[in-house]
Amino acid sequence: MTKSKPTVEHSANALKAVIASENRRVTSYDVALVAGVSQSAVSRCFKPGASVAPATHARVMKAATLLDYIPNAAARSLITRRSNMIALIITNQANLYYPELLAELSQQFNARGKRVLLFTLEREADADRVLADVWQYQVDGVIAAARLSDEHVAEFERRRVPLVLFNRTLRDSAVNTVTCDHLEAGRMLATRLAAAGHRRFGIIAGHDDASPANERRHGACERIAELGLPPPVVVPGEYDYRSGALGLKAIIARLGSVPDAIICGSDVMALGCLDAARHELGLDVPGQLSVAGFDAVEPSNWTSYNLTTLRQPMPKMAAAAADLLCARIASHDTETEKRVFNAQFIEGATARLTPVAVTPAIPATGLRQPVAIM
Amino acid sequence: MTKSKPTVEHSANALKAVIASENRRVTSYDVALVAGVSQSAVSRCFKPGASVAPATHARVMKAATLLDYIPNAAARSLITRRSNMIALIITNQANLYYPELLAELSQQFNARGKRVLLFTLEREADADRVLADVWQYQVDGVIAAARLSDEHVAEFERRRVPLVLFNRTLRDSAVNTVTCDHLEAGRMLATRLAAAGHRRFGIIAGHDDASPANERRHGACERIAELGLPPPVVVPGEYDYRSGALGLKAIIARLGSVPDAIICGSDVMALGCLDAARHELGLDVPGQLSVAGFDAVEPSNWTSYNLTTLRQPMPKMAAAAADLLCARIASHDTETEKRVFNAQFIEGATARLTPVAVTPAIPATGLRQPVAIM
DNA sequence: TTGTACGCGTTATCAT
DNA sequence: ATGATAACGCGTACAA
Repeated sequence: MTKSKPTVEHSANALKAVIASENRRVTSYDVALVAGVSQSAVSRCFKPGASVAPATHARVMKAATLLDYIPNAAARSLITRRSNMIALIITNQANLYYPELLAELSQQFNARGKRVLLFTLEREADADRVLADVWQYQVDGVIAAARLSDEHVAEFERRRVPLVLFNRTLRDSAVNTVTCDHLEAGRMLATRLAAAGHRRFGIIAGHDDASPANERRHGACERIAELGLPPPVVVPGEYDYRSGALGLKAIIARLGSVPDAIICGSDVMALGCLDAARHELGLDVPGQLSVAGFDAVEPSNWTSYNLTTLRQPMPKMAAAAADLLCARIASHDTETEKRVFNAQFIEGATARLTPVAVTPAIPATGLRQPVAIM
Repeated sequence: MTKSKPTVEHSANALKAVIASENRRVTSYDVALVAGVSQSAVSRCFKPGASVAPATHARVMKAATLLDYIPNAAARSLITRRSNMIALIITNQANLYYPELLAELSQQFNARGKRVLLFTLEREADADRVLADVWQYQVDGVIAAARLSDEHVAEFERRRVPLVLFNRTLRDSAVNTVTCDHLEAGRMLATRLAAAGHRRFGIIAGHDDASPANERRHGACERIAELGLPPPVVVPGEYDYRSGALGLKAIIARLGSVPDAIICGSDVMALGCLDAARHELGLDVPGQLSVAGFDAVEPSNWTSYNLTTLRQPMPKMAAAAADLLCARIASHDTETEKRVFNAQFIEGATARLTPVAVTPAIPATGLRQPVAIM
């Protein structure tokens, strides 16, 4: 007998056919029809913590499953004024050199029930273009790992969209930021290198004034000046591998000789500098020249390099950024907060970190282990 | 006199104050009020190609600017059934090792007027969890650079959401894919190495059967067998740097000696293998051992490595994926298409690619330039 | 606990 | 070219 009594399954299938023929979506109203309840009851079943009888809940869920019903986030956000989306604005630079940043942020937000709408900037100047899109999509908040102007920040305030800057600061603006203390990191590196007896420094910096690479440079220069050492030779870089080799040669040309140490604004430049020093110029690193970077990107830890560098606590910073943004979204207040993390020194083996022994008995090179002087 | 005649600016500011006090958003209705037109007129002004008188358009736009009005994408998508968002599902693996993929795809979609909703998978098994979110957000289509099951693909069909798999294939399923011919790439590499006289091969593969790394392995094994060479020693890898060193040692242990060449399923493993061979085992590469990888990641091109590898045409593949998905979205049809690209061989310097000369006059090592043998 | 009725902000249709 | 009106699919007072 195929003519059995009409079950929920039958009516659901019949309705599905109708819906398909009408070329429309399955709605909560359809589910209500199949479950024999009102549309609002269906709505409540999908709202965590709503009061609904267990039996009703079961019937509704069964109908929803049969119909492949999923609530429509667009309709929901229209009424709740919450899209549960955040925008992540990131430069291609940042994405290429810190791929784990994106992964961490994405994980952190997903864990907090927020989806990530991604905007990548080919150049920092593209911010205008993407911001217009950001407003359209009614995101609950924005993480910007890109340079924004004061005007941009002002627009966030006008539109009351919470903003957290990641590894970017803006002077004279009250804005949420999560950063690593790049200035201090630069100082720390200069201190360590100076303590080991380096006197003539070269620095390969960035070209963008507000970038971490340039804050590190400022820190290093500041400290070098404090210590009464000769001012370092500073050349700009583009953050890429090639800039390391070009920077090294430019520094040597300007100085007329090989400096004691080269501080690079990023690891990738440091690795380029290192390879050029060793394989193009035949220099012994760290015997004749110390090279240090920043970021502790993955290749810096590889056997061929083992770079002296400083690591940013990316996972913690990503978590902090997510926390901060979600807190601002939840509280609706306009308070701002700055969370600053410290970089961790990675010794590596491309910078000499102990003073060269002055007794002629010990050769200047081949200094494999720390020499106890005393 | 501060009591001047009421201008558009005045009424706009007054309305803005009201809106702020009511804590609601600026709507097209507000703009209509200020501009002295109907709400529909405002809507038309924001729709490209709609018929609206120039004067009206100007008045509306002025009012919109004064009020900081931006159309609400959620409300629009509700009625148009187009969210103009696509979901990008990507494993952390893929993101970490091919950061340019994300950047390329993001650029490509933004250029086509689509926003990218990002979902990263810690493990491939997390697909279930994120798909539920994907349906909620009514994305127009999905790019998946992750492993999906047949059931997952079936759900895309049921929900009529266009899907494009990126560098993943699914047997027995009609699904849009954009891939690189990894099998052929594996074969090509084996051919080149065999032509140079390599006989004993080791392969560091992947652990996931459907991954590019394993397709490459299949291709290489297939070709090695065709050439009548001894079957290669195959060990699994985790795609990371460490797997390269571990794989190398495992292969040597299994073989009882150093093979002629090691083919790695990915560059990062190849670089790990290379460093271990040179710095841990003191082997001459490519003198005693050839090492080759796949992908041409950035570090593989650095001076310290100069890895023999194969490059996927990522920008073209990303553009193809975007094209394919947008075409499926626009046409509404359920046709499927597979677009396959070819990898490009990068000679590098970690694999010997010419036969070793047999005449004793020419030393086996120090073979700097191709030797003309005739 | 459940149902009714309304509104979120837009686009689409239709008449003018 | 323009305006009135009806959806789109949902959450939420409020009443029952």
